[in-house]
Amino acid sequence: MKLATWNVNSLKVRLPQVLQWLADNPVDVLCLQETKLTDDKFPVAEIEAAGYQVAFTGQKTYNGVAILSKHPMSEVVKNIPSFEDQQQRVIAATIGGMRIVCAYIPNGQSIDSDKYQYKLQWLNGLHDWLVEQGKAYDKLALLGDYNIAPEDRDVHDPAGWQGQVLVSDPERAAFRRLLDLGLKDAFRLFEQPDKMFSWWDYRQMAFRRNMGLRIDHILLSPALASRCSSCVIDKTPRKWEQPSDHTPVVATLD
DNA sequence: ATGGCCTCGGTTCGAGGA
Repeated sequence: MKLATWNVNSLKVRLPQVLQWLADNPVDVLCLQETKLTDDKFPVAEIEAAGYQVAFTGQKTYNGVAILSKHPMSEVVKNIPSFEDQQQRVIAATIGGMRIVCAYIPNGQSIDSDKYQYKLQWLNGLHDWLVEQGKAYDKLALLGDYNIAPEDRDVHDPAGWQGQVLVSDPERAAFRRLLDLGLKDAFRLFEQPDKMFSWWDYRQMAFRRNMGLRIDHILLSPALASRCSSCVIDKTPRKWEQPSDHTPVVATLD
């Protein structure tokens, strides 16, 4: 069983790459963020033709999330039920007994921004909801773009980024609160090479210089973490023409 | 040099992303 997450930065632009990546990597579940499509524009037929069922919730221009699955999905929930939010950032589904939560956590823009306060409130709402989800579902996976680099080793230049949005202490504390629920960062269950990132700025030839951050994560409840045999970042699509600035993360469960 | 690039909406520039 393979679970993956990928912020595609516009599914309209990236649909051919998503289909190509799935052809090369036929994962069981793929969570997408930043689809940037209203639901009437979602490419259901193309995804179903590739052998995937799909659940999605989107809006114009910004945000938007989807779960693609080779297996039947049930109990689909859009947004965090207990957190009022106009932005389409969460979709959840039950697949093969696993509760899959796909999240596009707010960016925050800068620490003096209203968007930063929204990000922290949003993370609090997510936490409180996951407490309940964890009670209801033993096998819980939270996949997505967290917009948080959990530790300095997840940052290409920790000194240069210190205190900024994506690495600030309150954001990292919010991430640790998710771990305190018992969730495990799948990537860190294993020995990994240094300087492994999931996002690189489009500017400054950042990808070529590996000036990136690890901000896309797969968190697993203990019942799933114990079955996890690998977690890898697949840099391949970041090398393609007209790439997303993020690249997929894939966890394998035995 | 406090930008650089990409996407979108909607018009040729501004907002947002990270």
